Amino acid sequence: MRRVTIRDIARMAHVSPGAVSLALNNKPGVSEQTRQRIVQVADSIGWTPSAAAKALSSSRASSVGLVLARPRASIDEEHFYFSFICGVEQVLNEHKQAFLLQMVDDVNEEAAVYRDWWAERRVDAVILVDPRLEDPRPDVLTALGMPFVSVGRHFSSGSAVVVEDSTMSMALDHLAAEGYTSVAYVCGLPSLQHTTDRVAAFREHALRIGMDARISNYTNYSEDAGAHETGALLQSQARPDAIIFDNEILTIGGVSALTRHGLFWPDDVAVLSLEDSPLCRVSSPSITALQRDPASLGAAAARLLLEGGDREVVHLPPPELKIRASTKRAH
Amino acid sequence: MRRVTIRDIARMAHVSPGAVSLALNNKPGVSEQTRQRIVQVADSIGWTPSAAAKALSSSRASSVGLVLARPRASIDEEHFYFSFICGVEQVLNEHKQAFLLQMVDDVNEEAAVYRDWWAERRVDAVILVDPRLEDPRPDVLTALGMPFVSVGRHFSSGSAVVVEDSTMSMALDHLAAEGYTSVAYVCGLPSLQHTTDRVAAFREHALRIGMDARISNYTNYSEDAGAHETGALLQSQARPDAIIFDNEILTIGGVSALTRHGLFWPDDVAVLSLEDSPLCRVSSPSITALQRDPASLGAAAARLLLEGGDREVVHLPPPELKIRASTKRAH
DNA sequence: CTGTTAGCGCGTTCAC
DNA sequence: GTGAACGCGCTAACAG
Repeated sequence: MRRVTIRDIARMAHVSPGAVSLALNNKPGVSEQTRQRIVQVADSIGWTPSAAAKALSSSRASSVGLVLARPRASIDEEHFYFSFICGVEQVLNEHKQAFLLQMVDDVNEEAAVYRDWWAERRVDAVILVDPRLEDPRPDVLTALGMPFVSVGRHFSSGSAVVVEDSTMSMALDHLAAEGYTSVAYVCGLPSLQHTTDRVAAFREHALRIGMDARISNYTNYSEDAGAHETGALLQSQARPDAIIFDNEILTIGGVSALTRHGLFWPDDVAVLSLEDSPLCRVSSPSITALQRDPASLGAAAARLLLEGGDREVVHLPPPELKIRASTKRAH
Repeated sequence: MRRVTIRDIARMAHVSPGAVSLALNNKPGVSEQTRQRIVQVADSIGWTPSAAAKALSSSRASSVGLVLARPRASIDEEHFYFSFICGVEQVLNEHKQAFLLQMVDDVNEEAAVYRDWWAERRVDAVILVDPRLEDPRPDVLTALGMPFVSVGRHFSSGSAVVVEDSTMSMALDHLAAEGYTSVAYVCGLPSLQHTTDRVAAFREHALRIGMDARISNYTNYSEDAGAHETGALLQSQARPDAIIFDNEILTIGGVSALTRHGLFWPDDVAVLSLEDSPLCRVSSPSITALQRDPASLGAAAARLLLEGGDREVVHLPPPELKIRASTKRAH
């Protein structure tokens, strides 16, 4: 059975195809009466415009893309992405935009996907996540003329959603207030902007408030790496009395290392996760964690993309530190 | 700057647009020499076909869709979906198919999305998840003529990926072997096929092996529901000595209820989760769980969709029961 | 103001 | 190998 087209409607309503187009898009050029009749007919046969034809004639795909550039196994573990996607998707729905998702191994492939998407006119814009230190992507997008919103950093082009990041000072202040004096930070990938930002903030603020500070080797966010770095910290001459983990998986690796070493939190070592999760809540003792809201972040990015200006920056309030048992030592 | 089209290439290679199309698609009708020249030119200017035009002329969108029909907050919590998506996406990538994702509140909206997608020619096929008892979706898809693969159940139309589900017997046999005699099952939504399947399997097998069996009220998979149902079980006259939870979130609610009641696992009550997670692994005592592989499931579904036949059924091996401390009582 | 006609966008295909 | 028409909706130019 053939597709129902504008021509069919035109025939049924005894007008020309052009008139149907005008009527259905609420554009002037047809009388109210005719418009009604046309809309009536269109509804009765359940007509919906072909996205392909629309995209072709209007050069708009009515869809937004997101590319995640990380090894798949590690993407899978990052629940952050999924929440983020849920937020993005919700706003796109409201605007009747489709959502394209693709996963690739690194930023170069990511840039290649952008090129393809743009050449194929598959998307109208993209959301850029995981800003990098030397980030090739904004330039690629700018060269293509492809609109984008970046998340976590404002590049010299495009719009951006950034979060006030007082994370590190909040965490360190809290630990200091609880009487901890020597803190270590198990961090993530050095290629990611947010890692170097946090490492710098960690160093600086610890120095400012007079805490002993140590930073682990960079990790790839795997559980093994978390366990390994934690083990190294525990065996060092001056063992820290508090450890901050960059995300949920590192925290998991870390606490299992603690358990293996026969250490307990918060009494032997305080544990603080920079990403909250059910695990942090129900672990016993429960684990103090930074409660970000990835879905809101995604929603804000999508909203900025669809409703915002050209080079606009949206600031989101800082996340909340959920203080739990793991950082409350009996004084 | 204008898009580069086939006409441009034709002009540059001194042939007609039709010849370019034939050449670039490796179809007969042009000499090898000409083909080479055309491909050469196309590469040199970095030409990529417009997906819109291709979709319009070929009636193929080169993309596959997935709709998740659940309240967003609850989707967000189900890590299963994200892993599943990772698997799907990987296979789609290999086949150069785009991936469209949409989330809606219920199956009716889901059916509406299918209608729209099909009318708009946005996707060539979809993957159907969460089979329901009275499921309107297969009929809708069949009426539309939209190809699909369903996951978890083979409907009277479409292809399907199903998993050998010996889950319940495995779980119950294990508990019985460990000496537990009275087991309860905290289950999910009654509208989902897999809930009723599991409930039936639970009842049957418990009867067969002579275990006391009890089933909770249906839950919506929320943590609160898990805690509430667990509380109810614990306060009943004949307290079960083992509880099976349908997924990760229910397990979390359940163990927090246990803790609140001052009960310990496995000594007071055995705990078994039908979905594995980092939490199950690092919880102490660790929790016995069914280790499914959502990514493989997604990959299998995508593969069947793209490479499989018309009404084909693929069977996947049963998941593994990871036996941990939570079901090993000191005898 | 109401409506029609022609032609575009871009790749594909079929008759010649 | 070519030219022309097609798929489907949009829109500029035009006629009543």
